Amino acid sequence: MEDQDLKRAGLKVTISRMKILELLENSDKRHMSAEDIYKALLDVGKEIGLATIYRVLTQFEAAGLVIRHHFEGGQAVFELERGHHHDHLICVKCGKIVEFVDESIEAKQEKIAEENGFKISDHSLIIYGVCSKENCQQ
Amino acid sequence: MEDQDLKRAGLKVTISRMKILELLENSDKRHMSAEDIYKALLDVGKEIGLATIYRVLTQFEAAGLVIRHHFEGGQAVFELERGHHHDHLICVKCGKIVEFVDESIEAKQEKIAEENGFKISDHSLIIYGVCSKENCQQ
DNA sequence: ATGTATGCAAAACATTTGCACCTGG
DNA sequence: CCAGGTGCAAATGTTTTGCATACAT
Repeated sequence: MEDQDLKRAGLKVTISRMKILELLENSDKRHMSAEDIYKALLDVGKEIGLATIYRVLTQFEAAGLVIRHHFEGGQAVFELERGHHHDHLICVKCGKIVEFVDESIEAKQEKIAEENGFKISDHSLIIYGVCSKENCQQ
Repeated sequence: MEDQDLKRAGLKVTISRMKILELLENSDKRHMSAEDIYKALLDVGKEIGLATIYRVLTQFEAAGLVIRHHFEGGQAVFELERGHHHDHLICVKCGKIVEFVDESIEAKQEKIAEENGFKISDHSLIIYGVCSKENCQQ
């Protein structure tokens, strides 16, 4: 299955790419930094160089397999492209990330861009806050 | 006037801080990176070390005098806090930045956060696109 | 005077790249 | 076999820090 995605993207099916793609598909953390991935693979006994991870992620991004986000905190995080655009709600205390979609906001953005003569190529809406104690794992 | 802002923020009134604050207030570019500021000051014959600029901007941010944005492109950009929250529309071709406010989006965000048990501390909405040729200065 | 600011150079990060070696098809 | 992938170390670009010196009050 994963190898099909890779071939379709014009990428050779290598161990590194398979492992990284698998991890992104199966990890319960849907948003991972290059280093998160590096460590997670180490834990599973697969050491893949950080440089390779960055290279692979960059290729995946170009191929539309993953999305790169620049949340606060220096490191970029990557998430699997599942075909459903969504925005993010991030807990600044525990790091919890909730995905959401709101059609009225999407529509409004389109309208605002149009009013200003812009043709939207992309957008990023991130709401930072503190989640309710019950769920806040820290 | 500027020195009042500095004093109020508990910061000593120094040449560097005054010059940086003045620049942010008078520059037609409302969003500047540390390096933009460094160069702009050089042009006016004021050489202030980059390290100092970063330190000053960080203090200004802590004092609520400026806002730090992490737009795409590696460098953080800073803009003067003018008391009016707004979001950004950025041209990926020429870098033009348009500020906008939309109450319905603001309200919707509040609602979404609430529905998910989050207390909003901040949010960032950036729309990337291409502006109309007439205005696109590149 | 004295606590703070600044400049400089070095450190710290995240990310990218050059190059020799390895591997998938 | 051979184009393309990988590891490692070194380079990059941005931001931060340590320390000796300079400055504001």
